[in-house]
Amino acid sequence: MTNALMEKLSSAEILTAEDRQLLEGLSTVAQRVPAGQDLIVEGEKPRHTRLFLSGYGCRYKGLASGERSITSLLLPGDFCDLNGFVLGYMDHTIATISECDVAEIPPEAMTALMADSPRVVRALWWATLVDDAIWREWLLNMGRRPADQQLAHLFCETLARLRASGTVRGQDFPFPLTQEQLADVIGVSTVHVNRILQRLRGEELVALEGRRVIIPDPPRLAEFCGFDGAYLHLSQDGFWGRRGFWEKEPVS
Amino acid sequence: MTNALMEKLSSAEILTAEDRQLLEGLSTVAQRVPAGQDLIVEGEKPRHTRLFLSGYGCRYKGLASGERSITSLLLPGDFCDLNGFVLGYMDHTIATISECDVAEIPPEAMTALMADSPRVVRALWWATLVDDAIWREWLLNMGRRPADQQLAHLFCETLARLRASGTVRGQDFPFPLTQEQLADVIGVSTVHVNRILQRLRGEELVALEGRRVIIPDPPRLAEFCGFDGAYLHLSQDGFWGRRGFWEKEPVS
DNA sequence: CGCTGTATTGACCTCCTTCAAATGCGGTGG
DNA sequence: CCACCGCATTTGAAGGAGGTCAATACAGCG
Repeated sequence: MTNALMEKLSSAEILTAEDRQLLEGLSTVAQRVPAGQDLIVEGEKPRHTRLFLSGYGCRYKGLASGERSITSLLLPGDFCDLNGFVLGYMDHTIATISECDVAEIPPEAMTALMADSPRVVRALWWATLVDDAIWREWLLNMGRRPADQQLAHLFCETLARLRASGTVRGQDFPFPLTQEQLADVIGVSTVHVNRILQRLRGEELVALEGRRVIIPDPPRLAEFCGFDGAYLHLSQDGFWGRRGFWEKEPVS
Repeated sequence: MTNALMEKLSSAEILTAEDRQLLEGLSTVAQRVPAGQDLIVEGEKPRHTRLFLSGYGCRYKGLASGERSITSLLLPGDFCDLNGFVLGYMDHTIATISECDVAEIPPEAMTALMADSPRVVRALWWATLVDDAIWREWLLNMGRRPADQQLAHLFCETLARLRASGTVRGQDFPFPLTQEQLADVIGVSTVHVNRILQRLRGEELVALEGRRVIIPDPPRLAEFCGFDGAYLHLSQDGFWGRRGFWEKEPVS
């Protein structure tokens, strides 16, 4: 059940059988969490590291005015707060969007794991660096792209990530966010998300129906929004995706 | 000359004399870099870790259209890419804004350093987690705050960070960004930055003159933009700044 | 079969952008 | 010390992207 993690990390490092076994151990304490649950909320002290095995989660922060901002999507194979226990308290909330399988890993297990294999350490560092890269890309998105390209970019990125984790193979994938949540991701109003979604569908760039995203022609969508998956660092040389990203099958 | 780093890390961990000495060792290879230089550009392979000792730097990403987005400000005591050498290539550029003193630290030195003291390891993790927290706050900023509050928030944050590193004590501080760069930080047009700056000055909230920011009444500014420094994790309990942030002197 | 949450629509408003020109200012060379 | 240059700041007018409010339609579900 930690397949997603393995797939993802295989972009970073060649892991030995022992490494894989170490990582397998992490998912033993996994539990199923219903949709729409806060896993840990702003202000609490982070206790352990979490690993998403299935489903969609997110990080979010709120404003006094009641407005919210979703700052990450958490997909299968994603850790949250690898070393979060170093901090005294959470500055944001982590929640499930859909039903999820989530493993909770105590700090000791993490340190033990990392003590055992330098390759695993590198792979985990790599994972956090990719998360950082995603944040930077989101910042670029919100700052400098119009809302339609922003949405398109989010869909491209999500597909790329889901593929990298082996969760999805084709050009369409489950996408449980409501339009309101989508609005909280890209920083616009719900109404506007709705209108843009219609336009994107009209132009046959993307369709969001029945909690699924369908991308008829991925290269065209990538072109439309200027998506270049390079920042996801999905292979050792770091340039996979510079060209021909969409042509390739996910790493197997 | 690594004072800023020490100050900053003292929020995270009590460092022994030996720890401090280890960290001191980092700044031996420091060099002075003129303003407006790219230190490492998008696409290159990161070679080493960098530590800013003085001056202002930034990370930025560009769009094909020529638009840019500044995704971080780098201040004295900030590392860039602690473990960046794990990645195959840079997905963004790092540059100086003002003249800077920057230390370049080879990967071996970093690993050696971290092997020598678990407290240093924790402290460095802490620093990267704070950087992440800043990214999240910026995302919230761009997504959900109007441009005037965004600017105000940036000034509050910068003052807080400069204070935490012991670089600044009072309520005004050097701020070498041009209005164009400021626009690239908050994701609006230069013209709009200009008009908002005038308004903020008119209301005596902040003034930006002669490459300095002056905040006549910090609590009022913080109130105006909803700044709560808690996400900067500036003390062990993590709640320093929830109330009375501005009253306290920087940690000494 | 009604309830609740999500999606959709229309009208109006405003924040912010774009373009283009003008002003100011810190150097630098004469 | 002055004239000049390049860069940053400032201003105006007009347009557009996206916001707000409020009503309506729709869908899943007990």
